[in-house]
Amino acid sequence: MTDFLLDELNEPQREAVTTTEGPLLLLAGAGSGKTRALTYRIAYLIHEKGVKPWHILALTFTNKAAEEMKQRVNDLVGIDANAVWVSTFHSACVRILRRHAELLGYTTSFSIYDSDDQKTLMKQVIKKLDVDPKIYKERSVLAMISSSKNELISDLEFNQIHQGDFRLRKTGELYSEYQRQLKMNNAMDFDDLLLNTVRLFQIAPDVLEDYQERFQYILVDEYQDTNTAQFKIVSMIAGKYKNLCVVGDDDQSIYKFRGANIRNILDFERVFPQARTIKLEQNYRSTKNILEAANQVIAHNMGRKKKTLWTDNDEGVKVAFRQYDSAFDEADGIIRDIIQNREQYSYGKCAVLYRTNAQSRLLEEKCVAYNVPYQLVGGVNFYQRKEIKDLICYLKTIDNGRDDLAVQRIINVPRRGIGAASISKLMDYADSRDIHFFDAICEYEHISGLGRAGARIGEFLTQIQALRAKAEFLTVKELLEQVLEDTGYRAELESEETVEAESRLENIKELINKAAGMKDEAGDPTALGRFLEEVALVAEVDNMNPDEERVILMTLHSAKGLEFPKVYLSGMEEGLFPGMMSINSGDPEDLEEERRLCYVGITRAREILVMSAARTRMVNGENHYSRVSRFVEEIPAGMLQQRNHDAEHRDALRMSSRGTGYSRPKAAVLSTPGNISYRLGKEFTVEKADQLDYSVGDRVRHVKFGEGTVTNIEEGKRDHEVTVQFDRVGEKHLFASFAKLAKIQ
DNA sequence: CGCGAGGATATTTTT
DNA sequence: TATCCTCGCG
Repeated sequence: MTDFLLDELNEPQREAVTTTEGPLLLLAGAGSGKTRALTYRIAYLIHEKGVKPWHILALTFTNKAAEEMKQRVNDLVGIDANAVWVSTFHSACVRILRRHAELLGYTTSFSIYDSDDQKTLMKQVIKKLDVDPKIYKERSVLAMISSSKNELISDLEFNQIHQGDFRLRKTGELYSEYQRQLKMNNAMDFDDLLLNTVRLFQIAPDVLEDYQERFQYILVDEYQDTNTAQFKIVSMIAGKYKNLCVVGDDDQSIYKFRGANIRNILDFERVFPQARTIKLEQNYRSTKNILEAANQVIAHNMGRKKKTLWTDNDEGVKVAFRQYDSAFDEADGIIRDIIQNREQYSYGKCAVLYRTNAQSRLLEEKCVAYNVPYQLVGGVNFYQRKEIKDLICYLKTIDNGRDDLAVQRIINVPRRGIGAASISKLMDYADSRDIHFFDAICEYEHISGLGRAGARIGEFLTQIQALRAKAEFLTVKELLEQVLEDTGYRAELESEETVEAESRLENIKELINKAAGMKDEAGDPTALGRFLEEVALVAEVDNMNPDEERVILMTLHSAKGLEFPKVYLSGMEEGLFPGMMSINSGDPEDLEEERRLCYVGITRAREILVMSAARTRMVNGENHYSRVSRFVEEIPAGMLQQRNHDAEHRDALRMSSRGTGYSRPKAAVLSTPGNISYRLGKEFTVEKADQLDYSVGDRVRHVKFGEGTVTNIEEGKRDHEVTVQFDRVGEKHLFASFAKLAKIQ
């Protein structure tokens, strides 16, 4: 078994797998098979070294990475693998903290505040301390607190360090008050999870020792993204056995803005003098052309670990660069290019990457216009969506009333006539007595000046109590549905009848599905807590299904760790990428980080890489002219296949936007119903189709609504009216030419 | 209390 | 250009 495993590895990978004892730094370039090395290492530890699975801890950054690793370890090792702790830093910390929360003055059921909660709380703190919100914006104060926590600087230390500076002293006060409030709410923010774990280990050496014994072998993925706190946690646990293997690529460190400390990787050998370093330099992913372009760009950074990526793969085709007149043309060009080449590179093989989320809009519009199935990754987090948070806060409130923010959030959602004035009366009352907001609600009859709202508060209280009673014999899913009914939340959305409300209901359905996935007995008292826990730490639902044939649109940041046969890097413009901020900051490090981001982008591509830029682009409302990104110019011109998309294309577009409409390139005529003729721009004309290529009973797909079954087709004057029962959104009436339904199978 | 008008404000992102 | 937030009015 083991020999068989090792045969699948190249020399340095094998070394990385078999060097099990002592600290090991694995410098793994993009596409060099680092996840493979990590998972094989775990398998090797268990099978060859006889290490018990529960003595192994593997830490990753994202849930997705953790999931993937778990999966791959499972495939490799078998059932034993479940005993291996494979988790994100944050969830590992939660697990540890729950067990020992009392030592830090928290109860075991402490709640976790996400960035929205943090903002809300900070707003309250700023108000309470009566500082000028113009000068102390919650966003920047929180950023400062966060980076302090990441550097393991507590509010006390912060105050000590910044005695001299008035403004920072004030910030320190905000920090302290913020922490006080968190503690009162029995809550930790994301950074606290790390910070408190370190504190726990410091104040309870016996606890630390338990974990040192427990985790004799530690692996850390994406090590270049760890911050100081994370490094501390790892080195504390590894302090005894020192069997610590970290895998990273300094060239792919792109999270400095969020506390990642690149020194963690550059200084690893200093902190662990006995450390061995192994480099994985063979790239299995990209063509020679793509890899060479990446190498050229990243070579412009100073202070890297020496490392040269090479590959045995084919030359491939040259990296393309295209400059368009406007961002509009760029998006159009990219999507049309995808359509034209879809024979060779189907939709699912293409990804369009960009620097800022704002850039996705144009691309999205083009996809819709050309009926190209697409998947937008990122944007607003599922669990950060309003409707989801509302429901979660209901569940939190039902679970226990100890989370003030949660209660405050939902007390007037849906509208119950409890306004800001009443809420702040309740808050004052709670404050003055040092009790929880929810307790204040319970005593609403004793609070003067509530007026009409008093009765409403009473109704709210009754409702929550009724739900609590029901919770005792319901599953989480049933409880959720009960909440939707009893509070009128669903009714309110349904009565809205807007597209937006529609998609909210859809999101809610997804949450219910998630709850249904919990295997809980009706009334299981721990189930609700477990559900909330899961939800607090799981960010994006992993909805990027690689089997589906959709063009992926996402930011460069979220592309890390992924690969695609064909990649478009859009918006290669000075001021956008690299961004204005990094150009003007004066810190050359910032520009280097942007360059690393570019490197990450380039190395996502397996076979085809197309970079593009626009001469003009709308930025913050005004037209902006920009030069081609320096990153493009850092690739020698001879290595690029350049094309200017001015004259010919522009003329073609101009002509087509007059007259009868723009006829799409031949290749772009898809299985769309009818002969749709477009004009560019938002409006387009449609012609009624003679015949539809689907009929009643057929399964069809819609870009926005997903899959469904045709239940009726009616002959209209100008168009066919199609009724479709969609799986996710229910029944819809659509005009055939607009809906652009595609038959499945 | 709710709504609409007008002003300020614009990275990147995970947990 | 959009979106978010605040403020003032009904």
